[in-house]
Amino acid sequence: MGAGQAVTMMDVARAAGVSRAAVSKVIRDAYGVSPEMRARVESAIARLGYRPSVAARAIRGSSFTIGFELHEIENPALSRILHGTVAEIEGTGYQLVVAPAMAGVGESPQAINALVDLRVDGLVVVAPHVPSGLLEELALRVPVVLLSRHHHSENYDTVTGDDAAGARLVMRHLISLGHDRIAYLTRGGEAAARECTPPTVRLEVYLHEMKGSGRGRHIEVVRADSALDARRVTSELLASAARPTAIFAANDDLALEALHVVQERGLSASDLSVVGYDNVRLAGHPGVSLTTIDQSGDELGRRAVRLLLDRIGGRTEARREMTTPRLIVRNSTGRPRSGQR
Amino acid sequence: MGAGQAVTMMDVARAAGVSRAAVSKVIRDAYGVSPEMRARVESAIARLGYRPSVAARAIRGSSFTIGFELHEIENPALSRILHGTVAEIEGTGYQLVVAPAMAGVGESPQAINALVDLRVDGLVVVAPHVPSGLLEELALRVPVVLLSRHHHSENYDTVTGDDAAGARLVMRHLISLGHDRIAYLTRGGEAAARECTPPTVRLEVYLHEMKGSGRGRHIEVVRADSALDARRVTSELLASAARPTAIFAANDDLALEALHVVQERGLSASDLSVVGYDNVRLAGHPGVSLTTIDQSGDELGRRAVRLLLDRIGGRTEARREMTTPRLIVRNSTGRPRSGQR
DNA sequence: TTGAAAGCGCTAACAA
DNA sequence: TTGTTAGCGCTTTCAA
Repeated sequence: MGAGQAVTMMDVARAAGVSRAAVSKVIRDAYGVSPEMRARVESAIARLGYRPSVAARAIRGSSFTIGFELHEIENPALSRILHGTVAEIEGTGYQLVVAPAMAGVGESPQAINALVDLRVDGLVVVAPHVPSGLLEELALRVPVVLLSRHHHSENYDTVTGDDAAGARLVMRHLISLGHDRIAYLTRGGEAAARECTPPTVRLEVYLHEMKGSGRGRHIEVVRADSALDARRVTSELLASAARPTAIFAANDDLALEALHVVQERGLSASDLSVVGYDNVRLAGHPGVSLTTIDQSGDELGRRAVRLLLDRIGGRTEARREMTTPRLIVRNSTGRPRSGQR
Repeated sequence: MGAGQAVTMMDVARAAGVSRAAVSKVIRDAYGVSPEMRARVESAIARLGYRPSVAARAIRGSSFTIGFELHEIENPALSRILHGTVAEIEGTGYQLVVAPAMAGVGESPQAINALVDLRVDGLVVVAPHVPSGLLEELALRVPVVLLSRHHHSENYDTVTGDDAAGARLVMRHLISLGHDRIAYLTRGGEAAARECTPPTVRLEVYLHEMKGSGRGRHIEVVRADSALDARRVTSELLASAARPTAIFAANDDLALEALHVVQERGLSASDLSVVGYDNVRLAGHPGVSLTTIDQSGDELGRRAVRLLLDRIGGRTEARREMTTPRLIVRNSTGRPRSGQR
């Protein structure tokens, strides 16, 4: 307090007339403290406004800190997951710390390392493209739960949405409306291809459902690197000979850009239906009204925390969990104009 | 590595055949290391994959860590500030750690304390309602920069948007369009009243401009506690006898809810014009098209970092900075129907 | 039940 | 330029 001097465990011990070890035991709720001693120590702690140094604790024992790797700061789907994480961690005695990184490949490892350097007691990883090797090695040192990748490992836990089921909901919705020429819009690059990321799983279901329903020749997969690029690609799609009547976007961000083009040109869902994925908050705004899948982002975060605390508590066998997706039908989808099929 | 055993400075020293102090000097870029020794040490560091423990460093010297207090995880205006912060910190050798808290009064201090417990070297505070006393005391221990409050202190720096100028832009825009009955929509509670928060400053300008332009009798200030509440309040406004023709919302989140009602009822900007504040990404979507003020949230974050690093570097006199707001006119505002004035 | 004492991984005086 | 050494605030055996 006051002049920038932090009050230390030693100060508390002196004020309470006990040893530092006693104070340590009290703050850790450890075995072997008499009620009187506990009372004396706790009153001294309160009186002096003592706060244990996380740094000093981390060096020997636990930091009572859970790390969250955040690679896309302005992605509302991730914000929602983070929200659930914070909510679930509330009151557990652990503190969440988030390490943000600039978007871009190769940045997530940096954020993850930053958290490891802090000696967090557990780690929530949301980045889809962290090298598996890094993850495995990481999981040997600290409990890890991976969101947003359908990967199983002996060493860490996994919780994801059921992307296959969700994508099937989307496809069947569009098909039931009468759409034949359905395009799939996803992020650029093919780095993700082998990694069982959600966009990849959704893509596979798209392909499977298109073929399985006799629409194989209408398959069209387009990729965009940025918001601007997504709009450009959508425009091209609208100008193409085999102009699609519907777009299944890998996520709401992309879907919103596609919808941007539709609305900008005064088109309607009959001209081009758009479906997204994640149910970000603005999808429900009447000016947007985007049909999408809700996979309970906050529930993903909550489960991640539960799994992590479980592991910190001693579990060793790996677990794998999924949330159930729900289709939210809004105005961005509708029947194609007749004859348009 | 491997079996969960971290490689320590001692390991590096042994591998390089030098003392721990030498390793310490190398990683801190401290004075007095020969090129050969530096090379030997650096190669050993690379070979062993050594990473210094932030915890151990923090206990003696610096943690090379900047803390960011985030009280509203899903607030896109704050995400934008955070984005700027991360961008500016990139490459400085410091790492940003974010402590999120559940929304709600009294939660920001918890996040701030968590960061102090981590022994961060500097602290970015964005919460508008942190008690001034806490802030002053905090600033004695660690460099602090406060965003989003027009408060000056000897002990910490401040960077904000120029809310008075921004609010004036809004009011003059609405007045020039011909609006007389302009309401001000802001967050619930009056706790903020004395704290010079942005919504309060904007409110004062609203009042001043209304009175100054002879519209004093049309002053109407309404408050909402939640998104749902904002819609309810807007509906009430539309049903009231002195129904306003325009709403100036304290931020885009509130403005979007007001717009929600307008669009839901099939009304237009001539029936009820809406202006927000912050220029969140979705304000530019054609389905929303919200007139708003851009105060360069990322620039706020960037400046905060610069001020903080400055202070860490030794500056002691307090500084105060502002960004310049720009009015972005979109479709949510227009002239009121004639006779409606 | 309590406390003394030996570290944890690192930094920073200071000596060599 | 280098290494020795004494801590930093805390945890954790191990005796008392």
